[in-house]
Amino acid sequence: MSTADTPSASAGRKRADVRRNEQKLLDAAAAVFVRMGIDAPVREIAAESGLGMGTIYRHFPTRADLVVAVFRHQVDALAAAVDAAPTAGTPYEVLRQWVHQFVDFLVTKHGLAEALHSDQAGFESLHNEFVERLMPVLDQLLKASTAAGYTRSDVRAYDFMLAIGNLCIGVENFPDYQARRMIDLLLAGLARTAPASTGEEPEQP
Amino acid sequence: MSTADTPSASAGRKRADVRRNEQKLLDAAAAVFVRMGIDAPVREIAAESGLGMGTIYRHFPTRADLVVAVFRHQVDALAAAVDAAPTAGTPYEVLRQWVHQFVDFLVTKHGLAEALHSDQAGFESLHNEFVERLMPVLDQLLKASTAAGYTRSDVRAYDFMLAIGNLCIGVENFPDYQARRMIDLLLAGLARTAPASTGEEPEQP
Amino acid sequence: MSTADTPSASAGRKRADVRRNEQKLLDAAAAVFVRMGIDAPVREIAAESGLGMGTIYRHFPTRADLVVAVFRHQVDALAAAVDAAPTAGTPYEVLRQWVHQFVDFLVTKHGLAEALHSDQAGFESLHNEFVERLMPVLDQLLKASTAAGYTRSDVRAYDFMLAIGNLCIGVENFPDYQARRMIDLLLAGLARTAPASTGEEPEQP
Amino acid sequence: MSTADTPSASAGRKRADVRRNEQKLLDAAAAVFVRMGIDAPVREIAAESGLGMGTIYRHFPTRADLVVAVFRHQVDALAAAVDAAPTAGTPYEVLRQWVHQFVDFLVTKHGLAEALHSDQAGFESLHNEFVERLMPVLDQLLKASTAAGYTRSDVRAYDFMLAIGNLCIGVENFPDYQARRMIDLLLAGLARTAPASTGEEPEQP
DNA sequence: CATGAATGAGGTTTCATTCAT
DNA sequence: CATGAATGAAACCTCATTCAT
Repeated sequence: MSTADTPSASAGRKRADVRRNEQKLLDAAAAVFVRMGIDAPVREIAAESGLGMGTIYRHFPTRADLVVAVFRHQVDALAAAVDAAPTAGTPYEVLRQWVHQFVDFLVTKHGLAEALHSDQAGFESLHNEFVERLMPVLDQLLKASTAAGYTRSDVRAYDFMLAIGNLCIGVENFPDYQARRMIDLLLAGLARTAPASTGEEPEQP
Repeated sequence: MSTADTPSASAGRKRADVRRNEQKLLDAAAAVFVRMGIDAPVREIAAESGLGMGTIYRHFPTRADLVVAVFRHQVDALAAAVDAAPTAGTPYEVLRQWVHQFVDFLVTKHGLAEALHSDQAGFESLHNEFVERLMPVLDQLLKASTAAGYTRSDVRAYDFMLAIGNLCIGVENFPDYQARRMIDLLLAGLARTAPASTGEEPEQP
Repeated sequence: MSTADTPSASAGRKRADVRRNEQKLLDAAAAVFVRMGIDAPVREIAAESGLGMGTIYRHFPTRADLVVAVFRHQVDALAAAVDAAPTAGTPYEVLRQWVHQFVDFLVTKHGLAEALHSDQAGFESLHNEFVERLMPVLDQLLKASTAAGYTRSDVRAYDFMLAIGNLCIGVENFPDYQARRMIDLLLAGLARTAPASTGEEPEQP
Repeated sequence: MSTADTPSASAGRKRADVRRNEQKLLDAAAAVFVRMGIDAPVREIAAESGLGMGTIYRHFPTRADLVVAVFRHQVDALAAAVDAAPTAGTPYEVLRQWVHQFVDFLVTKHGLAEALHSDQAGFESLHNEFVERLMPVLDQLLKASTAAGYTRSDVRAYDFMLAIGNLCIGVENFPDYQARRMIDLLLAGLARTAPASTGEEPEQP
């Protein structure tokens, strides 16, 4: 109160505070989304963050803004992961590993997979966010694997990405559902039947 | 259909109305669920059906009751379909066909796939309904195909069924998502890689 | 079904049925009023009586009609009780005894005392019923006791009757409340202090 | 009032509004309870107070909370009244006066006496509130009067308090009912019959 | 800028009452 | 006459959102 009141300093200080608040909000929202789903009461997030509700609305005018922000944060990490990963094994193996990282991510942050498909107004942006950030990564992995003859060439990264996300839905609600196995089934379906010999008869029109 | 309609049931006149109303409700609810999801306001369903709200509560005290009823209706049809189908082709082909019927069903009645995974209180019954009615059918198809050497033996009908349901999620909201292809990918993953030559030891019991 | 169908007999039979139904309704209503108060759902009474709701409305178009009927039944019994009682002891003693019978009645049929004071539309008739039937009885007892010099002359039967009723309220809800003692206190206050000697100046204007 | 209103509490401005609103609510609720009983629609109270329904729920989550609050307010005043009163006359006279104040209170805030006996869930607290605050006061008055030889020793403050409350019921609905006289009758019954001569052994400790 | 009290639309549910059977 | 299914008004309560402090 005594030292920080210089007008010149206050601007700088404020900005730092604002940024810290935004981070608090993101963390809190992530936690609450996990607990209560993306429709959690705003007040809950406010309480979790220790901030006021008005502050949430200042930073994220619509709920979609907040959700997108929460997930962008984590999607960024995932997109970056592909580079950080040691290039271990064949391109197909690299693809497998990334897919499982993706699954880890979806499964850990529970409720996220479901959220990707919400038809609630304004959540296209969430979907878009995901697509824009992760599809290129997945596309590149797919292409590399296909080019090396490991995988079919008729699978679009977009479909594949959504499929992975979808297969993760319900993991918490139905503990007996073993999503990993289905992911592996999908990956198996993706692999070339005979390693670069048969010629890959496309069964699909 | 043939035996139950005997006109002799004169005292059943009222009964007939009641039954018709119940049917109206089921139809209306199905329609509204498609439009607005399973969380649609009860009032909406009342309006759609042309009946009063109280009537809904009389027939289906909880929302889950209504949802289950709506879907049971349709699940029954699907369960029956396996018998009606002409036994065309190999067991694997029969499996494929039934799976695609299942997908037709899920995709047509939109919102249904999502509903299967609702964690809302009381929807376990919906999930159970599905599992109890359809899993046996799918299990039988799977076993037949595996026995004939067409498919892997390490895939549980339960996982497979949920996976199929999951892959159908988002079909309407994201028209560019081609669920069918992913279903086919899953089916491809299910098929034995080399027709009874490579061995492909099932690594899971 | 076979014998009773003669048209001549049906009219006579009906009337008997109607009367029996009315009695069923009164009994059922009394029971339900005890259980759930006079605001109990109509359906509850229908269920208790084994009759349909429509039948209730036919016999007692408004709720007040039913309530009045239920209590008239029991009030009649109480009014008659004064004659049936053996004239034991002094007029004051007779008065005491009748008051305690009244209390028995109110306390037994629980909810009744409260009902007497309901301001719900149409319940004046209930109150009136009570006043018209019982006040004359009480008045007569009071006058007899006063004439014999046992009790004060400045107490109106109307007030006294309502007071007794009031003192019985809450007996079930608050089991520690000993209504009888307060009734006795009231009766003590009613008695002439010194047996026809002191004069007991009335403090009231 | 003198110390808490210091203008220095600039941050407390909001606090003042909140407190004022709470007061508005209490006043409005008191008024509505009088008009429509303690089961009055929440919306009615909201309208009366000029505030929103949500505000009521914020301040008083359950209906019982509101009712208790409304009456606590007034009970406090009554409990305090015993000290404020000039010690006029004999202990019995003081008792009489307080009882009549109590009656004034009950009669004025109409509906209150009835409310004390509601068996609705959660209204024990209302009853308790009354008992805890007022019974000690009444007990002290009774004991003083008894010690001075004016009144019987076998009357429990609890019963007496409920009796007074009960006798006030119906004052508005039945304007011909003169509760005051019955209160006086009860007080007369409480007084020792002959001033310390007859003996009248107290049969209860 | 941050706060959180206030708002009130909108969902759910209950029941008195009507009326077709 | 009896029945009880249908109706829908009315009450409850919960949040998303605004805005005075």
